[in-house]
Amino acid sequence: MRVIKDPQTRRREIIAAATELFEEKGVGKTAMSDIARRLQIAKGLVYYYFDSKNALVEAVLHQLTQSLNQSLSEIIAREELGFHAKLKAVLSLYFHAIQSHPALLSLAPADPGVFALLCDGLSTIAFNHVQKVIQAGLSQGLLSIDYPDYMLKILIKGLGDLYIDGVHDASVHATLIEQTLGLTKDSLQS
Amino acid sequence: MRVIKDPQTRRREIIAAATELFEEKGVGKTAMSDIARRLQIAKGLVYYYFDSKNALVEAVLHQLTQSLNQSLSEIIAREELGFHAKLKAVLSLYFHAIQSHPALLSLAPADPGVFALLCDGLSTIAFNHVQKVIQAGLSQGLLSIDYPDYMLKILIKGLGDLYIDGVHDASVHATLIEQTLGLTKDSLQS
Amino acid sequence: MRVIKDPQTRRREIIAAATELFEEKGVGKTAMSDIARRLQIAKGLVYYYFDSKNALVEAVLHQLTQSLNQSLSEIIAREELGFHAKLKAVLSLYFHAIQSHPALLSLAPADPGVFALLCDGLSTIAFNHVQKVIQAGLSQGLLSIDYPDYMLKILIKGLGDLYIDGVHDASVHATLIEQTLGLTKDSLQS
Amino acid sequence: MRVIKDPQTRRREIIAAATELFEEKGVGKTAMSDIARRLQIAKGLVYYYFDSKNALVEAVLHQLTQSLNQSLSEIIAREELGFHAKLKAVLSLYFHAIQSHPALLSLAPADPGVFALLCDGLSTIAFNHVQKVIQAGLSQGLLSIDYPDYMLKILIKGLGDLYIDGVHDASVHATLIEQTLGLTKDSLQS
DNA sequence: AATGAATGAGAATTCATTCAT
DNA sequence: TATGAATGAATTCTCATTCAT
Repeated sequence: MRVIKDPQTRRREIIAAATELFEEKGVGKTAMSDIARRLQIAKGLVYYYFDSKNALVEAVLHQLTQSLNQSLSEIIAREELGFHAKLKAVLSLYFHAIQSHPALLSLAPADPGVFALLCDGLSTIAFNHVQKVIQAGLSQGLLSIDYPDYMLKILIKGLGDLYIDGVHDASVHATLIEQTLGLTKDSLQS
Repeated sequence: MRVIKDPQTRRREIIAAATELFEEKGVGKTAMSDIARRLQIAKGLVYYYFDSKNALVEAVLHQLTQSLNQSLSEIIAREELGFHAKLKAVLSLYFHAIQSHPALLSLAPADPGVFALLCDGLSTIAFNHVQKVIQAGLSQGLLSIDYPDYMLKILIKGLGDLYIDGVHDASVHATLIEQTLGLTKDSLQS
Repeated sequence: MRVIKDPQTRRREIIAAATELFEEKGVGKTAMSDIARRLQIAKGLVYYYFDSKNALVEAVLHQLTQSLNQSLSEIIAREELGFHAKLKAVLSLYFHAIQSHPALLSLAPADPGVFALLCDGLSTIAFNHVQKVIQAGLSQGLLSIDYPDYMLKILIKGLGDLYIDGVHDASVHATLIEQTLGLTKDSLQS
Repeated sequence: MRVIKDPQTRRREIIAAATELFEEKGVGKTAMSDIARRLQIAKGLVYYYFDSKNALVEAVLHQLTQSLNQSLSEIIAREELGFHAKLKAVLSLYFHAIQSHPALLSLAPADPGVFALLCDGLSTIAFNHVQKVIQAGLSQGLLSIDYPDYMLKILIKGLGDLYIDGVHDASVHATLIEQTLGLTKDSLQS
């Protein structure tokens, strides 16, 4: 019964199982023993890798945000993409990330500070990356709005929620983004 | 030690104390005994008024949403207000409501269904009321956007979050609303 | 809402409601408030008539046993009935009493001593009365068994349980009684 | 303070302690914490082995009935024993089992279904085994009664109660059994 | 005689965490 | 690195009982 694995692998497995369960039942309703049971390991082993439940929650959130961060950075770095292409790529990745973990967005952990981590995690990361794209667009005169940063924040939060609500039509999306950021009509339609 | 109060009053007191504590520590971390202790009453009395913790949570959420609903209805009913005035009044009330209970918005109860109550409560209520105003505006040709309902949802969620983040400048707000809904520039500036 | 009744009547009502509920859910699972609710009276009123739940349980049991006692006494007193007729009448009344309150027989109260009251109540009462009949029968040479008292006890408990199990055929019953008490075959067949 | 034991052992210990306490105070009056206290273990450990109080009650009853079942099967299997010997052995074992746990017979658990387990456990088990013996006796013409199954049930329940009441004289017993099952006089006297 | 709000002790159950192996 | 038995504090909920009105 005793299976010994590479510590790194085991750690990742635990984070993955925890993520699943947190999404299925919420952080509060997920017991450490649930996580152990799903992995067929002893409860004690979870504590070997994570000092406390809270530490595990944080690891889960950190991993979620960092994986988005990484993907976005990669897109930003692709020099062959123009303003509109980058904007679309970055936003769509963000929405996809949100959509993959809707439960985490609606089920907050016991510890208030931890929920902030996810919000300030996902959307701040998205904001930071999109902001770079936007600034490029501004300098090229492609946007004509006041308070572009605020509008961007509105867009990220608001459109994210629409996404979760089931509005997935890419063309509708494009229109909404164009209108919010004051882009030329149809400039995002592919 | 035994203080007897009018049931209505007592009920309200319990809801009020629960609301406070839920905001302070989150629903999950608030024990029924915490509520009793704050009111200096016996734990059993809380159960005398509410069958379960969940029932109490629901009562709290119901009271929050209904109080917003009421206020918004009153504004909508005021015939002396024009499109722009109503729009500003309704949105500002909604933002104010959100801001009063930020903790409740970020700390979901154990039962996922209950969280829906709050979301579908506050923002759906806001949406419904603002929608009426918007439709009036549309028929007067005051808005020029595609998918006004979606844009409205984006606005409500997104601007709400900005509010919580500390952006309270009314003039900035007005501009953001104008841009999102495609209103004439400065039409909301008072 | 406040209905004032004759104390005697009220007392009986409470005992009756308690009996019903004890049979439906068992003594342990029946709360004082259940009894009050069924009668549409305040919980306090139940305590006005009975000092404690235990006192009420005892009153219920006492009433059940005394009502059987009374009925049996009446039969015993009827001089026009012969040995066989009395035996049949007395036993059938006892079985009927048992059958009316099966739940009480299988659901014991919280207080151990109280259950004894019912057993020692119903079956002892039955035993005492039937014993008189038996003794008359013995002196007339109608029974031919050793340890008639023991056989009677066996009969009362054992046949009672058969009754509860659903064996109600009077003729089968008669045969079983004849065999147990060593009566002439068919002497109880009517 | 932390004593680690073989799970099997611990499980048995808990069942044993529970059985004792159930007999001493009744199932309803025995709290899970009482059981833990008697064993000097944490309450949680009882729940580690049994999902709920009900599960523990069932385990206790199951263990009681199964232990009787086993003993009776062993007797039935002994081919060297004749009809009378088997009958005596089986019944006496049953009476002994009843007598060992009188409290359990008079104190039913909260869940009515569980009480059935004990009744339908002990006496049905006894019935089933004795029935086999009886059938053998019938085919050898050793019994001369109508409805032997019913008479057997009466005997099992009724004589069981006499036992509990303190009638332990084996010779009296034998006579009562002879009379109830219509055996030849003194055929059971050893 | 009647009400029902209020009490408080205790019950079952859950779970994060520890630790001997 | 891994196990899982053991702990104990916290939590929800129940209910017999009291008492001011």
